[in-house]
Amino acid sequence: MPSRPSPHQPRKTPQQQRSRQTRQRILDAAARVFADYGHAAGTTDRIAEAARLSVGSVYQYFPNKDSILLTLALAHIDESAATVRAALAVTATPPTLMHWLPATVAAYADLHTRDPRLHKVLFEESPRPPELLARFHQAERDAADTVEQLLRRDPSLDLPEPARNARIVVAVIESLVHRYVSQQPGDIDTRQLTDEIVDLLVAYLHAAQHARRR
Amino acid sequence: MPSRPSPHQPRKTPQQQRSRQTRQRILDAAARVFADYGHAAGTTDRIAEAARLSVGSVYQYFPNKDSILLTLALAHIDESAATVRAALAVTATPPTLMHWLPATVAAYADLHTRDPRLHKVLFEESPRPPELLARFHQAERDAADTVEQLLRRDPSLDLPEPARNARIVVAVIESLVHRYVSQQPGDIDTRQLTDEIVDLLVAYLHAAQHARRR
DNA sequence: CTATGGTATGAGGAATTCCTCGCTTTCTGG
DNA sequence: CCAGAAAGCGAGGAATTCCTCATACCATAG
Repeated sequence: MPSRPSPHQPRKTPQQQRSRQTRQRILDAAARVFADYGHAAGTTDRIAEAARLSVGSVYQYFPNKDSILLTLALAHIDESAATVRAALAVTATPPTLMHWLPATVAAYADLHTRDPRLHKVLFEESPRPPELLARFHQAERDAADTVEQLLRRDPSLDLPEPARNARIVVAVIESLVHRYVSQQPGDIDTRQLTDEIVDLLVAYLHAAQHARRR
Repeated sequence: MPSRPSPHQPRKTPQQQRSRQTRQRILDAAARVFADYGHAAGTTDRIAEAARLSVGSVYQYFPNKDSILLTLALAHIDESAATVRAALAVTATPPTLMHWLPATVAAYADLHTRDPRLHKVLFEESPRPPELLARFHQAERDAADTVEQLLRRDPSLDLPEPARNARIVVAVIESLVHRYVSQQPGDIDTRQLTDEIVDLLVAYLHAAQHARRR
């Protein structure tokens, strides 16, 4: 038997302009379909239909259903990371807590309240391949590193363990926003959520500062 | 056509002792299977096999696959609620924060680190029917009410909005433990997680107490 | 205009899965 | 011991889903 070319090999490089647009059409359609139907019922046929393509065409751009999910999820992580990086790029010297904390929390919360249903499908319902987890953890470490620098440079703060504190700050923001997103909307608004997280973290950081005196 | 008896009607009342054991065998098997295979690949055939029964027998006890999931999830919620209630049943007067907060957080964390994989399947991967959400929210409200009473009765605390603070305390515990559970294990241990959550909440509550003076 | 290869089609094969239903085995009260 | 009820069985129907492949369209370079 002659070795046939591996199936599941999506087109390597889109050649024509049309192809790039089609790829994006598929991703947009998939986002809608997954948000509306969930992971299991978000079938490739439905995605094709929503993109006004045939299933065959979808499989020219993605080797299988999971790769579509993965592409969407990675894009979301990258977008989040960029947003957070921007919010943490404080120019003020010194960078006081209030210069960056509320803005960062608000930005992160906004990003996640935009399409809660899709977010849930991408990061809870669906299996998370190692590649996705790696990218996610990397993004979190990057954010924690930046936060640590900001904490160190704040003269009104004198933290014994800024690295640890930074990790906790990131974890708290991430998990509380996450919790808010995965609940039914309408409980509290983003603004209130932001205020509560900020209050919590400010109290925590101020207390941590006196820790060694205890 | 004669009206045939509704299908999907599990046996109303187990008559024999054997039947009650069988039902429990199915639930135990399902817990293992779901933990090992996830929601989608946790098939009824596999559950039957794990319970050393035939599929037909499984369907004598549960009308469909989802009802097995629901039963497991409700049981978990009830168990959690009972554990939290017990931890919050402080007899000491006055009930200082340190009398109940660390124990409660530790109990809740322990409960969830016991079988993280199953927990994820039950509460993240699977669709959550309204009935489940209702029970969950009720449990949270009950916990928040009890916490509020404890906060009010603590003379070293003078909180302007104990109800709001209690809700936040519950939300923080819930979401941080949840986050810890849904991550790869081995990052930090339960003890450390507990300490961090307690530090965070103690700082928050002490700061909230002075809020009105600001 | 035509040849070449990029792009699109969609019926249907292969695999899975949920659940049913006619039947058998096991139990128990009289 | 026996009759009727409870419990258990498991092949297979019906429905879905992922993905392939033989075929056809279309854009552009020469």
